[in-house]
Amino acid sequence: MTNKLNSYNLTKSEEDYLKALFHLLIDDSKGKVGNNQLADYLTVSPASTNNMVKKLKTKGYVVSEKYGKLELTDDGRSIAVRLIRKHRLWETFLCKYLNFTWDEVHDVAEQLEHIKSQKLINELDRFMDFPKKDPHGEVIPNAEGEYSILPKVTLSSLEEGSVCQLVSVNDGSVTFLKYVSEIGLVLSSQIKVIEVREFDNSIKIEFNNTQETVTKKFADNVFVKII
Amino acid sequence: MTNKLNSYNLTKSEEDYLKALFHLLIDDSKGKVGNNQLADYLTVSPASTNNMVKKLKTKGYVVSEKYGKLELTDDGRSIAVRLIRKHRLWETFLCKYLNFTWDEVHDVAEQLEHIKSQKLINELDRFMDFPKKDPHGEVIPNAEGEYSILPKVTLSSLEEGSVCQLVSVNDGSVTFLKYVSEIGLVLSSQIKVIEVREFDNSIKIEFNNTQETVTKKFADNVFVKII
DNA sequence: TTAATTTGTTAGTCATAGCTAACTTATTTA
DNA sequence: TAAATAAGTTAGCTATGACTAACAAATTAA
Repeated sequence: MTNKLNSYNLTKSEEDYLKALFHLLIDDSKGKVGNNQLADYLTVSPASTNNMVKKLKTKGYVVSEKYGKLELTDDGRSIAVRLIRKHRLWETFLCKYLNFTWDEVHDVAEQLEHIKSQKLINELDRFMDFPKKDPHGEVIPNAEGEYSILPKVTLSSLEEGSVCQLVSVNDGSVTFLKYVSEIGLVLSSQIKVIEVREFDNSIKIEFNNTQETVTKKFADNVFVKII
Repeated sequence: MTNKLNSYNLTKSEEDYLKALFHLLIDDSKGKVGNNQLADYLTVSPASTNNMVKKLKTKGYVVSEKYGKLELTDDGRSIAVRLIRKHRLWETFLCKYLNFTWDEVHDVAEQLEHIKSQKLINELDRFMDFPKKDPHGEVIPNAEGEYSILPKVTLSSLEEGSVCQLVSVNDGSVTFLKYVSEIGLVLSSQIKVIEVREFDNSIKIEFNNTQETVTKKFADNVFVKII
């Protein structure tokens, strides 16, 4: 690991690309993350992505062969994890101290994660007494950049009759998060899968003594622990 | 006042120029703030400033005649005051909750003031119980953008024998702020002017039962209240 | 295995916001 | 008041990071 990490001279855009690539590499564990996929994730043209990837390669954060899959170097990964740490700590702060709701935090945290100050983020961490998880249930990487990636079980993968506990939710979409709160689900909610309908993969679930039918798309974004 | 203020579509640079111009218009109450003066303040070329001023004029935030002095419109002033409010609230937060020192806060607050979220700043204000002054003793504008500009008395303007209390310090220079802390001055420190040396305008002051000689340049940046 | 489609790349354009160099207008001051 | 200096402006350049359009390579399907 070089000392590039301390100099912190990346632009907001460069940081965004590295973080996006990191998320894609984790989620799509199928092996390959390509240029257009990254472009899509960032809602940016493939040409822009191609340019930026080229730049990040010369800077030593990304590795790829021409027409090949994209990968992160240790440095690149380290920067991404630090960004995720910042993002999740800010989200935690906004929810716990500034009355933000689940669905409001993301956009603001997206801005705050680019603030450059080691002291700021470590003091914020200390101020909140070193929280382990963010408001969406995601693990917060520590100051050393250690990031335990827990294997994720989606609600959609369960069989009829399973009982589980809500561990975390995908924080990518505001409308999704609003929906989750509206029907009354919170972290640690106990959920029972009543019925899986083969026709459209929708699922009838029960929690808080109420029943609700959700789509597969919804259940794909809800992560649970079987109990 | 238009509703431009709520749309908040200014770039970081545009915001920086408006804030800088606002500060210059207050400090240099001699009447005229010019293009080069603004360039100097922002350590940017006069050409860049000229471009930006042109842009801010078409956007309705700045008024000036060709080769004439620069002025802010109500909208321009309002944006500047909101930035100052954000800057000072963040500084207060950093000092009171995150163990930042006087001289460390400025750079980070300079970044944080550009975060776009009305809720964020108003909740931060509430969280800190609506502080009236920032760590350097400067007044924090309220949510309505009301900003009481107190007339400033510099330590350098006092006569021999005067006794005063430190009200605020100029927060523009890190080295200056470090110097102030190092010799032991804090807000509310009681200071007596022992001697004003005509030769180089240096001043011998007494506080906390110690004596210290400071330059005029130093005393120009220390604001006091005569008691 | 050829054709169609998807994916990746390149070239050239645009806006923002900086710069230098050259020039014009204003203001001093000799 | 004329020359010197300061202040303001313009033209033209640079880098970043978007974009579209055109093209090349790789993959999939017929």
